[in-house]
Amino acid sequence: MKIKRHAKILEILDQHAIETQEELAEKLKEAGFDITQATISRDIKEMKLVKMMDASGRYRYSKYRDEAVPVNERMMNVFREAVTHIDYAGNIVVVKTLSGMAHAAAVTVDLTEWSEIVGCLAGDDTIFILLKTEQTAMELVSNLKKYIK
Amino acid sequence: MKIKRHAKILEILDQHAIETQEELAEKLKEAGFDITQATISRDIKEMKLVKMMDASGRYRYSKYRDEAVPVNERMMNVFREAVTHIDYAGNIVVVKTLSGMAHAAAVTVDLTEWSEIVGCLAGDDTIFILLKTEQTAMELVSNLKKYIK
DNA sequence: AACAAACATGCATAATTATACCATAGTTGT
DNA sequence: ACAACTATGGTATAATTATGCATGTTTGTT
Repeated sequence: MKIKRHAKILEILDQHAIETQEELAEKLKEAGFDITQATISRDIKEMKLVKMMDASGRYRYSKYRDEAVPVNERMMNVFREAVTHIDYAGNIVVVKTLSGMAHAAAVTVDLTEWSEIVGCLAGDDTIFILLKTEQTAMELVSNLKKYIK
Repeated sequence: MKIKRHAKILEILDQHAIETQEELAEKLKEAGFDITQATISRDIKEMKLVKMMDASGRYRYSKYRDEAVPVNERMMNVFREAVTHIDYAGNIVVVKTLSGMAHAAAVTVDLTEWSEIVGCLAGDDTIFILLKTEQTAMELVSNLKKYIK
C-alpha cells in the first residue's frame, strides 16, 4: 500500500497547493487512503519531499528537484558488479570497490559530466571523488547508491 | 545585516550538516550573528531553503536546487519594459503586459528552452503559458518575477 | 503451517518550527 | 526636525512535525 500511497502523494502535490501534512492527510483520505499525519511525516522523509515558500509567499510541499548525475549503461554495470560501499566526508566521496576494480569504476565516474565533480582518483579498491561542496557530495552519494548491490 | 546573515547561512549549510534551526542559530552565534530561532525560521522561508532527508537518513537543511528558466538579454529587457504582472492558476501562467506588447514578450518566452513549457499564446496584453504541472507553473512564476518592474 | 524477522503504522507526545504581537531602528517626505 | 512608514527581529506561544513505543501485517524460512 505504501507504494501506491507514495504515487498518490506525488499526484496530489502536483495538483494541489499543500501547506501542511494534515492537509495532505485529508486529501489522501478522500482518495481512500486511511492514514494519519505520522505516516505522512515518514513518507515525506522517505520520499525526500520538501516544504518551501512558493510564489505566493505561503508554504508548500513539493518534490525536490534533483540534479541527477548522468549515468550510462556502462557505469550502471560496473557499479553493480564492483562497488561495495559508498560514503562521504566533507566534500569528498569515497567509493569502495572489489580489489583491483577501482580504476574501472573511476573511469566511468570521470566520464559523467556532472559539473560539481572536480576530480577523481583511484587506488586499487578505493576511489576518491572530489566535489565542490559537502552538499553536492551528499547528493552524489545519494545518487550513486541507487546503482550498487 | 540580513543580507550578510543570509550569505553566512549559505556558507554554513555548505560546510556543516545542519539538522535543526537551533543548530543553525548556534553556528550563526559562533560567527558573531546574535539572533534567535525565530529569525532563522523567517530566513529559511525567505531564502527558500528546505529540510530534507540526506544520504545518511537524517534531516538536513539545504538549498533548493532550482531548475532555472534560461533567460537571455532580450527577454530580460522585454520583461522589464513591458510586463506588469505575473501569476498562475493551475498549470497555466498568466503574464500581463502593457497594451500591444504581449506578442513581443511571448516570443522571448517561446525562445527559452525550458522543457516544462508546453506552449505559449499571446493576445494584446496577456500571455498564457501552459506548463506541465502546477508545480512547474509555480516555479516559472517565481523565476520570471525576478525580471519585472 | 509455524515461526522469526522485517516492515508498516497508529497513538501519544516530544521536538521543532512558524507566527502574532510588540518594540525599536532606520527612511522618507514635508 | 518631525510624523509617518517600513523593515527587522525578539518574546512567547500556537501550530506543525517527528518519533518512541506498541501493535498488527507481510515476507521469508524451515
